[in-house]
Amino acid sequence: MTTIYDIARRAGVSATTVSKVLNGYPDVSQKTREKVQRITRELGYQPNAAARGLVTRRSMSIGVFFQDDARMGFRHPFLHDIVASFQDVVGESGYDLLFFSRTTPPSAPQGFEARARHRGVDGLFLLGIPRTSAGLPSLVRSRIPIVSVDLDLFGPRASWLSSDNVGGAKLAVEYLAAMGHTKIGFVGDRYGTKPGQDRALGYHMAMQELGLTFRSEWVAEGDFMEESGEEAMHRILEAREWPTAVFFASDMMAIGAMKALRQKGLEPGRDISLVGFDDVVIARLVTPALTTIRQNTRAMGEEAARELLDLMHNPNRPPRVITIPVELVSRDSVARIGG
Amino acid sequence: MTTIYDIARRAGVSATTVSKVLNGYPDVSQKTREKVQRITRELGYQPNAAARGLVTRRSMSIGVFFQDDARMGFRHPFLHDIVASFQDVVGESGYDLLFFSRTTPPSAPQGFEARARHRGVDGLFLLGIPRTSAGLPSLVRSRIPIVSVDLDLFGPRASWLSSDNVGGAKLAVEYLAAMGHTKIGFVGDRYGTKPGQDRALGYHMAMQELGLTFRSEWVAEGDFMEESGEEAMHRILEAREWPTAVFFASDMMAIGAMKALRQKGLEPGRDISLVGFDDVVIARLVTPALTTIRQNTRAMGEEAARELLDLMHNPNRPPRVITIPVELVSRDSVARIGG
DNA sequence: GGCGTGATCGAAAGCGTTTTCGGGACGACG
DNA sequence: CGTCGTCCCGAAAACGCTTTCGATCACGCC
Repeated sequence: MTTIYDIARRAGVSATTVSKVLNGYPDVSQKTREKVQRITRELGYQPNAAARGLVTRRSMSIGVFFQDDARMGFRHPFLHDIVASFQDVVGESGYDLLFFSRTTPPSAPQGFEARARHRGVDGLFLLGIPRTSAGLPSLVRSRIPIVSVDLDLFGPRASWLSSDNVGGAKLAVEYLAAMGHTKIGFVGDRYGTKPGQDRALGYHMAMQELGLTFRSEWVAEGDFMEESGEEAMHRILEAREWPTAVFFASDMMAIGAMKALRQKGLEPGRDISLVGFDDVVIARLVTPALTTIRQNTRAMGEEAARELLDLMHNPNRPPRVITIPVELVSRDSVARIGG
Repeated sequence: MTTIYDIARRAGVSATTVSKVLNGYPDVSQKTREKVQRITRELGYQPNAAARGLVTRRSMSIGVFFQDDARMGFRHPFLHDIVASFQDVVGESGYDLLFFSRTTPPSAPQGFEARARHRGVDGLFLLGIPRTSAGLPSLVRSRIPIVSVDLDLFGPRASWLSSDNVGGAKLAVEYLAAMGHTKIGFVGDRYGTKPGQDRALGYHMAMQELGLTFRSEWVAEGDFMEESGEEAMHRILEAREWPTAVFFASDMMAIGAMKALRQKGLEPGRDISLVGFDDVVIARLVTPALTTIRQNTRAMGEEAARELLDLMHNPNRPPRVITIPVELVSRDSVARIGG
């Protein structure tokens, strides 16, 4: 491994001077600067991040806790998109991403905070982490800059971000109403995730504002995944009177519901209309193509990145909560009825 | 930040002794060992990975170059699955994953090797990297342990791994033949990726072995993505005589082809049979559900991990090339014809 | 009592950087 | 000719840890 000393020797200067050149300090003459740069290139020198981090106390890396449980299932193509655009932004500032493994040897540090401190990451990005995770309280107390998605974290250095779930749900219901539907069901989540709660809230708000009658038989809960959507749909179909449309808190549940409908001899998008949430890739490929509320994953990742960079570079910056707009994408799973 | 010296002071021993306790050296008495451990816990001490790495010359992290171009498109849910199981295995040995950002500031080190050395990763995992990438040759020369997927890398410390693409393609063709098809087309890739070439090879081998006549009008090329499958199908339909079945080198191209067929008033899975490759999540959700060759992403990730760990821990271990078995999953997109 | 032995501990060097601070050289200025 | 300011440069300390190697001590044995 070639070090700063190798360069110093070859250039006939001290290691200090080499370091100064490498870090762009002004107090080096043009001549020696060029000489050092030349030799650095010739030797193919690479600074040692560990050594540098040791003294600067910054690792130029951002820790990522990414939980893509079976339970979160199909949400993760999603989370991956978010991470990708997040990384593109922080990458431009020289950061790489350290993904903490879910599995660890027993001897290793455990818990969010311990692991983050162990690796000396400069900030943390959290995705798919359940609100109930142990270690979250001590994490926010740690004063490590954090941005989380879909997790309402409150701390002096913790911002969080999510789609406009309330607004998106309202959008869905309003759209259904505009298409002539008045009997509108809802399938939410049973785990009380923040997005799930907000989508339920939006549904109820819109129903009320539109003066539509709410019937508890038309409401069921799932876990965001396909099978649970299927079950939920079956349950709703047990009601004596059926809704003409159902809004699902995730695309995958809506897709599962299609299966349930067909089992009963009903045609989704004609006999019963469906609206999903997320706009996963599959949404436009199923039959009928699913009308849904699109989350802007790119904007989410980029905003998250900018927020975290800001938090990291600016010690007294107070945290924020950021909401990303959603949009309705209209496809074939909603029928116009009545008028 | 609490250091080893803080512990030493509190315990009335030297830092050396603390370090020994923390690293399980035998030459510490039971009594002081317990005392040090107690204080370590009380202080919530976390070893500093950078400092440790500096002296041990190991970072306990594995670098990942993950390229999920637009071009690779839908392959990436895939690659993500592979990475996830990879991480589960290496995590158990205490490794975390360092994802190199695609974007970098101009001042930062550039290229695979430079960046890997800069971060001091103990090994490298490569996914989705094109064979033609600059910097690959110098990377393999660097003697950093590497495992890559679907990229035929040859070097003293570079193993690579992929699905049994030749075998899988043969499987597909043989299955179609068993279903009575004799006129079988193929859509490969135009970029000469290793898996694309191998699937083409398997197709041709099987056709020959089965004595089926090969017609160049029945063969087209795409880029693994949906649109290109659609175009390729259209091109094949320009032939005077049509094939009764087409094997696609990716699921997404097969799904695109379904669209093309319907545009011509043909029903996929009845008028023309389709077989894909990959078994992406969507495959079973489209109509008709797609018959395909499933890649075992879990096995791929786990095998890759074991291989890399072995390479890292064992300096003279020669590299290997690993092939992961695939299986045919039969759904609704292939019709039985004839007999 | 001398000596070897095994158990336990610590001093010190070293890993590759950054950063502070002081010093030398040199020109300008009174 | 003394003094002061600028411009360059390097010595040294520090970051937090590991690891070698020698020192010390108690003990048992001849």
